[in-house]
Amino acid sequence: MTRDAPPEVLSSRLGYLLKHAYLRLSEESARALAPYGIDGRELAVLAVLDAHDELSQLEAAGKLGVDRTTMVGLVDALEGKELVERRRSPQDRRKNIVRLTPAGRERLREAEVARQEMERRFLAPLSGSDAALLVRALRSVVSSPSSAPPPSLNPRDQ
Amino acid sequence: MTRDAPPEVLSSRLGYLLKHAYLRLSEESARALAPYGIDGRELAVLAVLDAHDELSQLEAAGKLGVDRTTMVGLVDALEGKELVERRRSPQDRRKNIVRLTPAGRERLREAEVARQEMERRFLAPLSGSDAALLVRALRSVVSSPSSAPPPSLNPRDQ
DNA sequence: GCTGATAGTCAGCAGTGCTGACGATCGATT
DNA sequence: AATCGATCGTCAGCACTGCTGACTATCAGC
Repeated sequence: MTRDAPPEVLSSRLGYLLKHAYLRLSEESARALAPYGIDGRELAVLAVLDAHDELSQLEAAGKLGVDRTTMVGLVDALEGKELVERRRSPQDRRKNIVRLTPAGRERLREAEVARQEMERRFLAPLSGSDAALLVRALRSVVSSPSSAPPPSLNPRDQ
Repeated sequence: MTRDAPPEVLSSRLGYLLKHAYLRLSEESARALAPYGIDGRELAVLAVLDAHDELSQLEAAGKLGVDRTTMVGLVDALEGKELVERRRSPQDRRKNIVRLTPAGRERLREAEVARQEMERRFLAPLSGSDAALLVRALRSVVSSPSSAPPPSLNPRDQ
């Protein structure tokens, strides 16, 4: 793609900036993680599984913000690489508990180092305090309530 | 989708934050622009065409950061809505000059107001100075040179 | 008049994310 | 215990994007 510098009309539009920042980061991420045989989404799955014990597929999907049908493929791929394993929950046999294998834990550890290094490079054009503020600002807009589906005032919906 | 609050392990990962910030903004954008019959990408096309005279499809695609094959469909859609028109360049008959129609200019004006209002709401959780810094920080990482394709030092490649 | 490069178009493919359906299982009710 | 509605995982199929590769028309240089 012929990638011009962002023209003035677009460089202050949030849509353009967020999209292209995300695309840029995705490329860097793919490059940084390639040696470990996983991509950024898979690494996030490993991280979530490592941080919580006994997560079912659906619970993990909820934390990751992906659809449960998407989670199937994600776990399939990681299981194929023997980084996680499925195990039916004895308490509720509808659930697949997904656990890191020892290899998965090790891979997570290595890849996390690479990811942090990649993010450091990505944020290099910013001062340390600006970088920290960027992260805080993003966290803030991401977790603030959406104006989206006309909010129901019916308490039963919560 | 069951959208949990971002779990701690993910809320400091740039990939997660940029992706979800972008998704959130996309939803808001679609909602805000729906009354005008266009989406965010189409609005960006109109804005770029308005800011530069006599752009060919390829030139506009370059400014937008989209592929030329994608640009075909984008212009098709806008032409179908009679917001832009194609016209062969007399100077170079390979080129399609894309111009705003008067209706396109008017639609752009209206939709821009809606977009700005939407962005204002989106950034509401941030203070004014934090919002401005977020935009500047994003612009900075987006336009900083990528580590990507092993940079050729051969001047002929430029 | 050739030749190589460029602009627009189209068909086809890959990645992603969704919907809708299904079987298995659960919890509650009767 | 038989039944009913809901939940979890799975899969097929669709839509949307964005790309590659091929093709035509056109250009610029020789």
